[in-house]
Amino acid sequence: MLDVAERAGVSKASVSRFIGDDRALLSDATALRIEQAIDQLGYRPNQMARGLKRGRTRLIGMLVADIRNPYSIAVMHGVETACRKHGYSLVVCNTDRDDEQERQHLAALRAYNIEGLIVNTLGHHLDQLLELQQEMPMVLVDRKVDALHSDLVGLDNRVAVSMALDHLEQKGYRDLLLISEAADGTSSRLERMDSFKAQIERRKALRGAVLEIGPDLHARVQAFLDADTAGPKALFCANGIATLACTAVLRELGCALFEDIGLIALDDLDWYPLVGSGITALAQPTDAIGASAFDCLLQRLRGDSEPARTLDFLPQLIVRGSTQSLHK
Amino acid sequence: MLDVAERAGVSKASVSRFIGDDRALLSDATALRIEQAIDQLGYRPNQMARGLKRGRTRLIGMLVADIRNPYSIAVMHGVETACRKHGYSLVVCNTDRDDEQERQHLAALRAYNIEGLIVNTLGHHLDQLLELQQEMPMVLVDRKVDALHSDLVGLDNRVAVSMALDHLEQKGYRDLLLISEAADGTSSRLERMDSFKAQIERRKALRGAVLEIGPDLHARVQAFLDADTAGPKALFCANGIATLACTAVLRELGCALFEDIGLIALDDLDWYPLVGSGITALAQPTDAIGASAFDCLLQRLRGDSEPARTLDFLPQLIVRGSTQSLHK
DNA sequence: CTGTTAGCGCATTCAA
DNA sequence: TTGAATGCGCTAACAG
Repeated sequence: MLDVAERAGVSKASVSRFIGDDRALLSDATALRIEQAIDQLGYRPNQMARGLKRGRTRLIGMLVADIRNPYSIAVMHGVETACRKHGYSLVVCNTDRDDEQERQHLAALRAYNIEGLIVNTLGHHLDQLLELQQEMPMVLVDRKVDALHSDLVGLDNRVAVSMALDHLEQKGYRDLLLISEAADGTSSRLERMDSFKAQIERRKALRGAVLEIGPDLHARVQAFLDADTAGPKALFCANGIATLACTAVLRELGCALFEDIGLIALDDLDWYPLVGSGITALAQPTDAIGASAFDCLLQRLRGDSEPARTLDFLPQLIVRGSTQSLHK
Repeated sequence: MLDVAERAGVSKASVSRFIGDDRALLSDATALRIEQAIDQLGYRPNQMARGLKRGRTRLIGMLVADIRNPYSIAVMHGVETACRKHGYSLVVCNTDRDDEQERQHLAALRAYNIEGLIVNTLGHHLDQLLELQQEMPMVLVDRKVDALHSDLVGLDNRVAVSMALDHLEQKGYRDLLLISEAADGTSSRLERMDSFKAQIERRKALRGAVLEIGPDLHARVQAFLDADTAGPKALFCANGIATLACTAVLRELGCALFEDIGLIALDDLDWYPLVGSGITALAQPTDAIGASAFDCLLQRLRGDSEPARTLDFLPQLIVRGSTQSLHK
């Protein structure tokens, strides 16, 4: 910086003003000289030092529960795009579903003076999160954390379940099994399970049960298939992991995919068209969700202090073969 | 920090020593008092300030060409795990295969004073990369950049191709088609294509051609299937994207997966067992590759200045139905 | 073993 | 409109 100042024949302060948004305070002549000096020297301001001084690091943190879940990646991609567009950089921390790692990462993010935090984990370590919430805006993605009164952006799970049931019912399926990952407190999983149960209650044409993935998945699905019931059967997989596990089990059980049984999945993965006759899916608008999460943060950073908002997005139904077998 | 020092009745310097690795220089008594003060005040050292002073930010950067490629994610996971183990944090930058974004990200990474860089892109913007290479250690993953004389960690593509051809030949396939993404300069793609051509030359039992993915993929694959040849046909997909595209095309063409044609894939994705009779794959040890990339960086950071190394890992063959149809 | 001093690179008063 | 001085939170000499 000193080099630039000397070469431009000005003081460090002027260079600083040029770098920042105070360019209005500079005469055109000096601004030009500074610009040239910067170009010639290839000078880049040190963000660490800027952050240290101003408290603005232009860094956003994102805490992700499982980076190998395609949903997380997709959302992260949306967030990252939005960040770059506004001059922010994103620090992603993957907890691998491990509480201790969540703790470590939270500490690290604070140490690096991030300006805002996007959270997509279970939010154990409430104490740390609450402290962080005092210091910076925070937005929850997909998973609500009750004690955290932050903005929340995710899927309208009630509507999603409703769309799935409408579709299955219309296609002639009558006996349903919702497959979810273990209800470990993840709000979106709970909402999907609860909505499912509630709506099954109200829809007289349908029967339904809920099953969590576990070592007995194979046996339980087999039992479902063997059970004698009045109507055609279908699985409703609550996310990508569940879909992968169920499809594997169905293959092991020797099912013809998908003539013996219907299947609808929440989230749409790129390989769904390739399995059996293709897997019908409810796609989440992950890019929009990610971008929206960043926007929330940005508004808060700009001083918005409205009460916490909840942004619920709607899924899009993509019909493939796995819900068409009864119409052949 | 001053608060901590006062509460412990010592100077900031002692607190600093406690924070750093100089704990040996402190008496047990003061160390204890400092520790207590830190606990009571919930003090966290500011990494920005530490970085500013020491030049050690404990930050590693990673430039990824395509975050939606499962291979990249898997390697990134390995890197991140290794980072955390050694107290480093990882800043991931996704270029989305876009050169302009590569430029921006490179500038940002430098501004944040990262200590080392892991590169998994095409490495256009050589000038920037060369400058960065002067300032910090760098390691290339999967893709070589000729002008960059850095450590390189990736797959032994020659051996991988050889393993694939051995397997296909042994299973009775004779007419092969290698499908790759466009040869845009990505070294691993080129190596796979070149090895394939070279080895096909030498293996008299086999015939083979190379095809790059493009709008005409459908037609070209159809032509391959229709062509009259002496022996059973198989596709060799050079990565996950190619596998996805090819499988989709085969379905459109009405092939029975995989009785009409064999298939072997480089990289192993979680859905491969579910498609048709299952896709035979050569799995890359992505965790090891990621961890190894970080280790290279760490050694360089610790002063190792040996000439650049190349670490070639070996894939693991996972046999599924897509190469078994001839043995039914 | 511990405290004092002097910056790291920059943004912001306050004068000029 | 610009420059000089001060300090962000911390580490590294150097004394003691």
